[in-house]
Amino acid sequence: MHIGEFAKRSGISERMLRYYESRGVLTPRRSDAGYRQYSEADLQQATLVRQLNEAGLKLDSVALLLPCLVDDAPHFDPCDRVRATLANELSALDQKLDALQQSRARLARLVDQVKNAV
Amino acid sequence: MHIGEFAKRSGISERMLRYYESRGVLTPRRSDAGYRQYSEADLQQATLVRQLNEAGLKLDSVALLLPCLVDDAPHFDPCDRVRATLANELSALDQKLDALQQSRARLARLVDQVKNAV
DNA sequence: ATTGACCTTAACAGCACTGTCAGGCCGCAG
DNA sequence: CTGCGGCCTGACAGTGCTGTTAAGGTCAAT
Repeated sequence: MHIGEFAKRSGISERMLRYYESRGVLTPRRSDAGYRQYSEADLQQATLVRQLNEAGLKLDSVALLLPCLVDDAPHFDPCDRVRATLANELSALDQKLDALQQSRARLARLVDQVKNAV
Repeated sequence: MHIGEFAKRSGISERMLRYYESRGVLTPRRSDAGYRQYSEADLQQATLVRQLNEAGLKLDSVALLLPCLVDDAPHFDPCDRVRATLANELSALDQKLDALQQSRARLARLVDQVKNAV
């Protein structure tokens, strides 16, 4: 499918799809005329990319991890190469998770206070 | 204390402290000469701001919430005013938390695979 | 062949954040 | 009073992401 339909189905703007491609995290085939041709597999990958990105991973990191995540039987050559990166991302993720949970708790408590005060 | 010492003690760069001030999330007193004079209370507040910000809240949102978080006995007038904002931030936070946890699990699983493959 | 919807790239623009640097003021030590 | 270190503001830079717009090619249908 072309980018317009794909954007609707994935919920990702055309702008961001092109950006994803420029960052090497989603590279659809091209028609003879140069039109991007997205597949069903691209749909899953796009969603995965979006989720990882929204979770705080930069697209560069996503690009590194992607080869390890797409295959059902992962090949570890590239994974091994980026293991350090991976570990860093993971601990950064944990840290962010902690901060996020603390903030969440704080805000939730605040919401409760507001509600009870009414 | 002046900004240099405060930066060291808080672990926040002078640049970011000035930025915080420009965004209205940390407003130290000024000496006659215009020097920023940070207090111990500012230290707590700066840490709070940093935590909330690192957790994904924009400084605008932090600025809105701050009046509700600083006092021991919160006054609800401003809180009431920003309750909708608060709720939105909270659900956004939950969403982010979910994404983050999913990513974390995915990455952790990946790390395990890599480790076991060696 | 023309039209209109859809696609292409390239560029400008903006936000949020962060570093750095320049030009200048302040304040204390010598 | 001179110097030096610290502070001030303002501006430029750069990254990551995102929207918008301009100029132009493609395609299906009329």
